[in-house]
Amino acid sequence: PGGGGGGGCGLLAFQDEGEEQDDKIRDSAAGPERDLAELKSSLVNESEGAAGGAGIPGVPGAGAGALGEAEALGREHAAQRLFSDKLPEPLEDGLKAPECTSGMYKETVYSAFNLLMHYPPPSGAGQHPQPQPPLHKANQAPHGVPQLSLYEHFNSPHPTPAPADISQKQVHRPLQTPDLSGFYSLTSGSMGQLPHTVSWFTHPSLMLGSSVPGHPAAIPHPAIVPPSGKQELQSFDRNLKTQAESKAEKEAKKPTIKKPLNAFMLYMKEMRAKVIAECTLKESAAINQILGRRWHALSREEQAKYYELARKERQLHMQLYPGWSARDNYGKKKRRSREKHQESTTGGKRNAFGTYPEKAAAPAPFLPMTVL
DNA sequence: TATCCTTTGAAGGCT
DNA sequence: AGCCTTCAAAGGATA
Repeated sequence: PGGGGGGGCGLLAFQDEGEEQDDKIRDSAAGPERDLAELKSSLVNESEGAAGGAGIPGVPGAGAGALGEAEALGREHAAQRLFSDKLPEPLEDGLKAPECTSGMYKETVYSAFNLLMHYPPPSGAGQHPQPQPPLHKANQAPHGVPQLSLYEHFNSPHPTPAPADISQKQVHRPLQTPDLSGFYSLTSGSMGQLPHTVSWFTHPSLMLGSSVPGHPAAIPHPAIVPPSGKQELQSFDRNLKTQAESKAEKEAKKPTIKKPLNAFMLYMKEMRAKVIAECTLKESAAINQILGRRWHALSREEQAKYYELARKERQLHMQLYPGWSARDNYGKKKRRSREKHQESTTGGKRNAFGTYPEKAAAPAPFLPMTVL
């Protein structure tokens, strides 16, 4: 109900997107660069067409007037309703908010740059001026240690202090490091949870401050966190100082090695602040819905960068924790009501078809397949 | 205070 | 092989 013609367009767009994802896989097997521009342009046109936008050709999201944007939002919104009977109020507000529409299709411009920020080129090219999204409070560690991603670090007017000579260098990540574990030995005075991205490993400032010879950076890997939650994070320092713990207690409080972030998680982490700034939203669930739709609007090239980043993330994670399995963290998040949770996840709440639309539309990790 | 919500992707287990 | 479940992040909302 309420889908209407616009909803049909939206549906077609999503279906096409899914087929296109299949095309991505096939293309990646046949030839990764083939028809890339054509695919990209078709995707962009598709998005604009589905959204009813009349933007400047070649400039996604540009030139759409207020009416066009409203219309685009209306249709897009209608399409969204196909997958969700009722959007959360904050999301609806956010989508209606004009400041939320302004950058709806602009993130593609930023993402490539942000990837460069994650992998700064050798010649100190990380000094590009870039509109700095307001630092989210979550980027601040509970005890005041700024948690800057590499993107944020290189764009911050006051980046993490680092000697100029080092900050200008590229620190090569040793992909085949025999003793990586020594880099991330847990020490007292935990730094908190640093942003979990592969880039942290190359971050110059992270190579500093070690007082231990042979251990350039005695900073725990961001994937290593106290057992769970923020409370444990705060108590983690105390736990480290407490020597009179039983062996069982120590085992129980053993830091959890978190899963490596997938492509979408990396994208979310990078774009969250921007969406918050644009949409004046704070609720993560609503923000994530927007980010999910923006993710689908990304071109395959832009998504490929995140897939590649995620692949490297997994590679590094495997090197750091060879025996680790995702199974290790199963059951560590306690569910309030398992039945209720299952109902929410499998009971057709993800879309109107009782399936997992994202699964169907999500591209296979085409780059990893070609690389590996 | 702990968990839910919401997204996509990866991984493990089960059939 | 295909399906299902869980967990990664995030922070306001809720039990």
